[in-house]
Parts: sequence; C-alpha cells; structure tokens
Amino acid sequence: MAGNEQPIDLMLKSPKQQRAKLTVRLIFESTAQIILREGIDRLTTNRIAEVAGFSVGTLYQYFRNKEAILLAMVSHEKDLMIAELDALFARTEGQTLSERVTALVDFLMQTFYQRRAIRRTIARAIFSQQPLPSLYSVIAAVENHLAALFMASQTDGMRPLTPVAAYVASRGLIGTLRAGILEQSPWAGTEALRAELRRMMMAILSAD
Amino acid sequence: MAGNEQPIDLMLKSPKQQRAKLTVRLIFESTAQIILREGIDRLTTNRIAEVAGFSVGTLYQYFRNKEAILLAMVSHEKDLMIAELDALFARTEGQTLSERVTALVDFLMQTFYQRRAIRRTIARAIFSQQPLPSLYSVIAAVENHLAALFMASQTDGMRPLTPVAAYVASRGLIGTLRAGILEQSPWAGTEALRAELRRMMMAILSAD
Amino acid sequence: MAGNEQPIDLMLKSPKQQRAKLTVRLIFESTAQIILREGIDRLTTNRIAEVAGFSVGTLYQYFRNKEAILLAMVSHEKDLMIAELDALFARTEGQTLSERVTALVDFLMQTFYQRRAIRRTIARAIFSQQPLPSLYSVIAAVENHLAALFMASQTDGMRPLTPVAAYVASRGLIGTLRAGILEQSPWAGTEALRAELRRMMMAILSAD
Amino acid sequence: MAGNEQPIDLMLKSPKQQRAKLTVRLIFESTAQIILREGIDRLTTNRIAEVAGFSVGTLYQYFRNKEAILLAMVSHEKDLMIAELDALFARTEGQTLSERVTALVDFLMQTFYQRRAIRRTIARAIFSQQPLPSLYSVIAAVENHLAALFMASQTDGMRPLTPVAAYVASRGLIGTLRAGILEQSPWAGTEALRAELRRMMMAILSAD
DNA sequence: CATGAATGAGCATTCATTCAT
DNA sequence: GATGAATGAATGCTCATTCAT
Repeated sequence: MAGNEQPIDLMLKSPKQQRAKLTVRLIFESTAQIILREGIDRLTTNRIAEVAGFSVGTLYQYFRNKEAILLAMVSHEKDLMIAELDALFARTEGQTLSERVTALVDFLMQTFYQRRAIRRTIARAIFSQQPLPSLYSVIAAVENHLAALFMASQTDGMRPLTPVAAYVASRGLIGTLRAGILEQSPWAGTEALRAELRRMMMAILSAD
Repeated sequence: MAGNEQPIDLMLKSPKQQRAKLTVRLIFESTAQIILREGIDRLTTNRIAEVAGFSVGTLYQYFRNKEAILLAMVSHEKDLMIAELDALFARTEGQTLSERVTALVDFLMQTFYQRRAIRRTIARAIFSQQPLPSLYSVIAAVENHLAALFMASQTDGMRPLTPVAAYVASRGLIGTLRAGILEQSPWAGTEALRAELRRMMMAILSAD
Repeated sequence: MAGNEQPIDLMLKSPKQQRAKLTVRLIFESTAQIILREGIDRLTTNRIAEVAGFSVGTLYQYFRNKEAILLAMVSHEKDLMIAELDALFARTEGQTLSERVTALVDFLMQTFYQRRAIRRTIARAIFSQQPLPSLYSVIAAVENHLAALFMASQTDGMRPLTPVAAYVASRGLIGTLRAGILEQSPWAGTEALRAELRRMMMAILSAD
Repeated sequence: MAGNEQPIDLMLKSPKQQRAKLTVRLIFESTAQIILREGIDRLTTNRIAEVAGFSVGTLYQYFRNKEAILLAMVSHEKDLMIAELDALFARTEGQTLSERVTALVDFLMQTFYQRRAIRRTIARAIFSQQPLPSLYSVIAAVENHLAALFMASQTDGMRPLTPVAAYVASRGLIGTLRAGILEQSPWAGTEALRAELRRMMMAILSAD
C-alpha cells in the first residue's frame, strides 16, 4: 500500500540517471531550506533554482510548475510515512492495545514535533501555509491509511471499528497533533501531551 | 464573555452611521462571496470593491489592508462563536454529560457544516487557505475558550480535566471537524459522523 | 517693492473675516508642521486638514489645490523676506561697504540656518523637495530683489555693478547658503562660514 | 581618482554581456528622455520600460527600484565629472591662475548649460525635482572634489585656501550655475555670465 | 540538456479631488 | 459654509513561466 503511484506524472522525466536524482533531491532540499529559513513567502521558483545552484529553466525540466514541486515533496513524505506506519503496525502485531497505542502516539509525536527540520518544515508548509488544495488530498491519504490500519488491526480489548469510527479515531489523533503545529501550542512535543493522547486513543479505541 | 475586544484596531473608523455599517457588511459579504465562488486566489482588493459595488479607496477607508479585512471577518465570527458556546454551556447547565455533549456536537456540526454560506466560507478560508498566521491565533481563541468551558463545566459522570486533557478534548473534537472540511470528506455533515463524535467525546470526558 | 500682488489669485476668497484668516494660518502652520515632523512624503491634503482640525473640503474652499497651498506659503515668506531685505538696506544706508556686507550676511545666515522651524522647514521644502517648478519663480523673486538692491545701493569702495554682476553676486551668496542646506553641510551655520561669506562678498563687490 | 566605487550595489547584476550593457544604457537614455520630454512627474517605471522597448520586469533585473535608476545615472555622471575635473586641473598645471580659472569656468558652463541632452537632463532632475536626499550626497561629492582640487592646486597669485574658503569657492561657483538652471535664468549660458563668473572666481581666489 | 534574460499580467495601496448632505 | 465618505486612476513592484541561445 505504500504506493509509488503518484510521482510518475509529477516528474516530467523519471530520474533514472544519477544526475537527475541529484537534481530532484537538490530541488527538494532547497525548497525545504527556503521555507524553513526565509518563510514560505520567499519561496519563488527563481530562489529555489538559485539556492539549488542552477538555473530556473532546469527546474521546469523536472517539474511542470511550482505547485508540482511541493506536491512531489509532500507525496514523497506521504510514501515514507505510510511505509513507516505499515512497519509500525506490523512490528507491534500481537502486542496489547495499550502497547500499540503507545507506539503509535510515540511515532506521531516524533514525526510531528521532533523530526529533523526538513520534514517539520514540510508539515508546517502543508498545514498552515499553502493555498494548494491539491496538497490536502495527499496528506489525507496518510490519515486514510491510518484509519485503514485501525480497522485491519483488531487487538485484544479493542472495539470493532466501523469506517466512521476509524475516521474519527484517525482524525481525532492527527487533528490534535496538527493543531499543536498550527497554533504553535506550548503543549506541542511535551510529555504531558503524549500521555494525554495515549489516554484519548485508549478511550476511543477500547471496547466499552 | 463574548468579548468587546472588537475589531477596534482592525477597523480604521468605527461604523457610527448606518451607511458605514452597511459598507462594512457589504465588504464582508463580498469577500465571503468571492472566496466561495471564485476561490481565494481571486480575492483581490479591487475585486472585493467591484463586487461590493464601490471603489477600492472605500475599502481602505475602513480597513488598513487586505489582511485586516479577513482578520476582522474572522474576529467577528470568533466573537459570535464564543458567545454561542457560552450560551450553550449556560443553557445546558444541570443536564447530564450525555445531553451536554450531544448539544455541543450538534452545535459544532451545524456551525462547521451547515451554517449559511458566509460562515462556512470563512471557516474554509481560515482552515485551508491562508498564509496568515495571525488568522490562526484568532481561531485558536475559540478552541481555548472551549477548553476553558470544559474545565469549568464539571458535570456528573465527567472526569476532572487537567489543562492538557481539556486541550486534547477541544482539539480532538474541533480538529476532526476541521479535517472534514480540509479533506472535503464525504463524512462531513453526516449523521454517522455526528454519532461517532458524540461517542468519542463521551469516551474522552467520562470518568473511568 | 514688497508686493502683495501674488496671494490674490491663490486664495479663492480674500481672508476678510477673522475666521478665514485663522483658517489660512492654521493651514499654513499644519502644513509646515507636517513637513517638519513627518517629512514631505506624508504631506497629504487629508493630513493637513486632520492636523488643522477641520475637513478636507474646507481646504478646497480656501485653496484651489495642494500646490496652491505651498505656493501661498512660499509667496508669503517671499514677501516677508523682501520686506526685511528692504528694511536692512534702508537701515544700513550710509554705512561702509564692509558694515553693510556684514549686516547682509548676518541676516541671511540667520534666515537660512537659525530661524525658527517653520521658515527653515519651508526653505528646505522649496529647495530640496518639491517637484513644483512654480515654487522656484517665487524664490527667484527674492534673489532678483537682492540683485536689484545691490545695484541700487552704491556704497563707498563698491564697484559699479552691471545686471550680470548683480546676478552673480546674489546667486553666489544665496547659492552657497542653499548648498549648505541641501547638503546638510557641517559648515552650515558656523562662524567660519559667516566670516568666509563676508570675505567672498567683499571680494566680489569691492572696486578693483 | 575617478572612483571605482561604481554603482555596485545600485545594480542588481553587473552587466557582463553586450546585451546587458545595452539594456542598462537604454534604461538610462529612456529615463533621461522621459524627464526631458514629459517631465519628471511622468517618469514611471512602466513608462521607462515602454520607452526603452522592453518589459518592466527587465528594469527590476538591473535595478532594485526606481530610485536606484536615478541614483545610478547620477552616480555615473558624478564619476565622469570628477574624472574630467581631475583631467582639467592636471592639464592646466603650471598655467596662470587666470588661465586655470578660465578653463574651469568654461568647463562648468559647458557642462551645466551646453552638454548633450542626457547630462543636462540629469542635472535638472537632481537640482530641481527630486525628493531624493540620497541624490544630493552624490552631487555634493562633485563639489567636495572641486573644493579639494582648489586646495591642492596652489597657483601663482592665489591665496592659500582654508577648508571653509575652498567650500565657499566651490559652492559659490556651482551654486550660481545651479541657480541658472533652477530659475531658468536668461543669463544661463551667456558670454556675459561666463565673464562675470571668471571675475568672481578671480576675486575669491586671488591673494589680497 | 542547460541557461538566465526577458516577459507582462496582475496586485496592493495611495491620495488629490469631488459633491451630496 | 462645512463636512467627510467616496472616488478611481495611477504607481511601484513581483514572480511564475518561456524560449532563444
């Protein structure tokens, strides 16, 4: 389920050669760096090219337009995240509900609040800044995947989840984490929040 | 509690006369209409004036700049929403936890998914589009108020809430509703979602 | 020669009444104050009216347009200055050339560098800021008057001046003072400059 | 001495290629032409681009903003003028005071009143129109340089000049020429004025 | 493939002036 | 006379995108 399906039509050429792969990575890194250091307002195609160290024209050899760059970055992150969620659920197979919830909350807290700059930067750009609705369907894919994992991972002491229930469980969790970033909440990243999220998820997922 | 900290410094002149009040309302309505019908990308000051039926200059007689218009709209909505939440909690004082949760979820579902165009439009603009961090602190005010109400409204069968717990309860609820808008989820506005949200809130708020 | 000829068609109504006179003075004072305190860029008709304490409309009851306000102010200053020059030359009639030059230089140093804010402000506005060529003919009137006074005031030890000579003498003196303001020269207002200007004028005006 | 402190930070990119050099020259010429033919009020960035025959964007590829264009033009003229003054003083080394003064006055009369349109245009723009104090420090540099040359060029029959004396000598001369432009004086450019300026400078510079 | 100069539609904002009340 | 809300043309500037070299 960790789909490589997206990037294909986002990239004008498949990065077969080393050079091309390097270029795309440079574009992503420059983009993330600019957002992080100068703010999303300063994110212009010319600036990306400048920071990446080549010409604007080259950018357009790899991406149809500016939006495609962000979309590709996000899509890449989505793939990583989905793969990590899959691994997490597989790894915790057979553990108690409490252990699995703890593992999930820890992973998401880490992802949202503690990962290295690039990923955090992207997350903030997606959540708070972009007038690009298309980005949202990509992030929703992660939440849908999480919901699917909830439904597929019946565990002792967990109530059977309907699709809506899985929807609410996934959005309740991720929505809270997202709010922390959007509001720049002081709770973001704290142990207190981690404990409370565990409790919330247990309450939501436990059989009555 | 519904704040008289009105848009005082958002508006350049206080609308003393009927004419002025009408003008401000027209600006708000035109802004909402444009966002709704043409997308936030097409929201330009000249377009607002054009739709509202007067000159750009007039816009700037009432608002310092474009951002101030959105901020004033949002701030106004925030005040209304906080007032309505206060009324709701006051009105349901003495009812059971289940009844109060039902009332709250109904109110928020209505607000997020069914209210008249203007409010929905604003909600979407805030949540999904704007690169205006300032807007966020306004919306966070509503969520903070809700968290405060949770703490202040001890009800039979409800567990005592710490500040983090209230934070998670408010963001879990509103974050889920917001996701519905952002993703344009098919669950948005459905009875199934309403029921599930009630269940989630009961799970979160009930004493163990 | 101290001409009241100008202001007549600059003012839409002759300030016969006390009220009108006060209004015009208020406009002048507000204008000077704004230039002084906020810079000429902030000098807008609305701001003038605001500072003066009445409405923009009233401004236009007294002056055809913005330019007319500055023109009238300058013209007023010109009349004062010409009258003072006349008085100076009359007062020093019969004195030695050196004494008269000293008196003239002292008067102009005072006027350009030491007078109270309003006049200095106006001088700077005229000399350095205004894209209003019409203002220049007004200030040239002062220099022409000075040239005429040079020619008319033959004094012992002074060479007979042709019109060009008088032109050069007046512009050499005033041009140097003006440069001091424009460049914000450190020499502006110093005793050293005063002494040197005296020497220059003596050199220019003395018989060989 | 003609300064390599070129417009380095006035220009966004240094014109390395032929195309670029041509573009910058075109910008200067169009700017001068507009000021000359339509007045400085009509000098807009879009108009400059239109006259130069390319798009506004191009303007901003070479200059940070409108002010920078004027500043660069003036700065360029300043460098030329200082170089010419240096050459003039070097060339006339060893000549009599009278000959050197004649050469200087001739050069400045030519520069202020007879040079080709571009330079005259710039001179007028600097002296009479712009609310740009920054322009003034550039022009003051020429006058300061002239003052320094006066002090450094002791000649037979010339009195030793103190810094103030050199200041007054340079401003007296240039101030008079400037007045001719500002007032659009009929004396501007005449032989009579030339002769009188020579006499004034001899009077100022000669030993008693 | 890469370049980067050129494009130009489009935007937010200002402010002298008018005119209905 | 006085008011001040309304006007709207005009301005400086940006930036995603193109295409000749």
